[in-house]
Amino acid sequence: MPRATGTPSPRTTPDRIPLSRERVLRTAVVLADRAGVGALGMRSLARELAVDTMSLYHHVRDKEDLLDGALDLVIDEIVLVGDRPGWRPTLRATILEARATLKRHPWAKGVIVTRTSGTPAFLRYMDSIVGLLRDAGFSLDLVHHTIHVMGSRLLGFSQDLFDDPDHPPDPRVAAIGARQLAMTWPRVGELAIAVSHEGGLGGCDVDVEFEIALDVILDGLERMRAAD
Amino acid sequence: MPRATGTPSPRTTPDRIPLSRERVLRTAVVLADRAGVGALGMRSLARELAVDTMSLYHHVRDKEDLLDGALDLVIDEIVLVGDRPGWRPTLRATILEARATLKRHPWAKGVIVTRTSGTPAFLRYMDSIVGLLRDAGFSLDLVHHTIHVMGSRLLGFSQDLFDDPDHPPDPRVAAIGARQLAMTWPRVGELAIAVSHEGGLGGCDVDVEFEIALDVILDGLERMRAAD
DNA sequence: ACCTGAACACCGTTCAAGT
DNA sequence: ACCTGAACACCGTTCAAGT
Repeated sequence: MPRATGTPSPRTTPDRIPLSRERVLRTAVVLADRAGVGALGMRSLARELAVDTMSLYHHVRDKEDLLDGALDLVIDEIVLVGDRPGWRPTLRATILEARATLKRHPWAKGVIVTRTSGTPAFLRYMDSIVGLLRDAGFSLDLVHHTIHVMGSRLLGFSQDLFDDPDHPPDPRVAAIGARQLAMTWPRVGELAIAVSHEGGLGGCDVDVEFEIALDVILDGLERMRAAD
Repeated sequence: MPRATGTPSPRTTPDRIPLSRERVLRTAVVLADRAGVGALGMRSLARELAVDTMSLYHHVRDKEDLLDGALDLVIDEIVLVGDRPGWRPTLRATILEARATLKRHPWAKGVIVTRTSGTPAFLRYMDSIVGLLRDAGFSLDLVHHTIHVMGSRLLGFSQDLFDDPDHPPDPRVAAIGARQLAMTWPRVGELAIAVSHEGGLGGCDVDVEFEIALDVILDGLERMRAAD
């Protein structure tokens, strides 16, 4: 016995929030946050929402659209800073804001690198950055170079080679691995031993390294701007 | 009627090269080069080799091992340059060598960003780079920073945001898209129009941009070295 | 002892039968 | 007209039956 819309059934069934694209995407983010992007399947997402798998396709074109939409929600979380004096502190703070946001959603980096076109929130983000630089006197040409020099660092992450950002290795296994490495590859091994805390470098703090690299690049931008 | 090993059948069946890990991995590279990493499945690879799917598991632990091995062959193709005067020209030429190699195997970038541990050829490559910098007087600390500043650029590619490196867009559609973009996002749109050739910037040559960014970063390294 | 085909447990998505 | 369950066409991999 179906009822008119807007009149929820008073029976034992709990009030069902109607499915919507917004609810589908928000739940996708929550699911990926909790269990990783590998757990974000159409079937598992539907189970999470307690709906039929096929009902999802009413709000989402396909899996790609689902990932685009979930990622867009994450990028939309980045709060734009606007109260800093000068382009350099503003850009630096914005990028660290983006980094903090992506840290809350560790799966997002991996999704970003598979996307081929910008989502609305990403375009909004880029528009504010381009505007910031243009207002500071950067030429179009220089803004273009800036985007290529920065690359993924604009969104707060660097594409490091062969590391698992979600699961930092146990320092003790890292130290053992570094010593084994040194047997075959003495020079990279020496470095690994140093970085794994035994050599006095005090381990590798990726956040510190990110900021160091960011400042090196910001230095470069300032010089490019002066020479432009 | 099986024959002794080494005595190929003289019948209609063509001489079968016996399956080996090497042959499996080399064929995987060829298949991915031709049809993309999406076409590199256990079943399709077996078909390419004209063997049973399950026979592959005799030479490869699983799919991850297959990807690791195929990628290792690619990285092993990078020829190390050793005849340049000074660390900066040597590093620059090595990185551009790596870029040329990855360009011959467009799928490799996408595989690299999913790997979590270094393959043998990658360690050999890194060992030569660490050695180059150490021999030039870089401290361990500075080499460590260098690796983080460089990131994926060490292997000749930058992680740009939202672009499809394999399929550069048609300039004409790009120009139309840029103009549509400018309606909603004026500042990023202005840049897109300029980059899509209409504004006089002459399009976007990713190879040129890569070298510009590389030189900016190499400048930064030289300054870090001077200050160290 | 070794190889291999069928089968398992998943995917994303189509499609037509059902209400 | 709308929803949805079964089914399709794929995966990577296990496992036991076969030679």
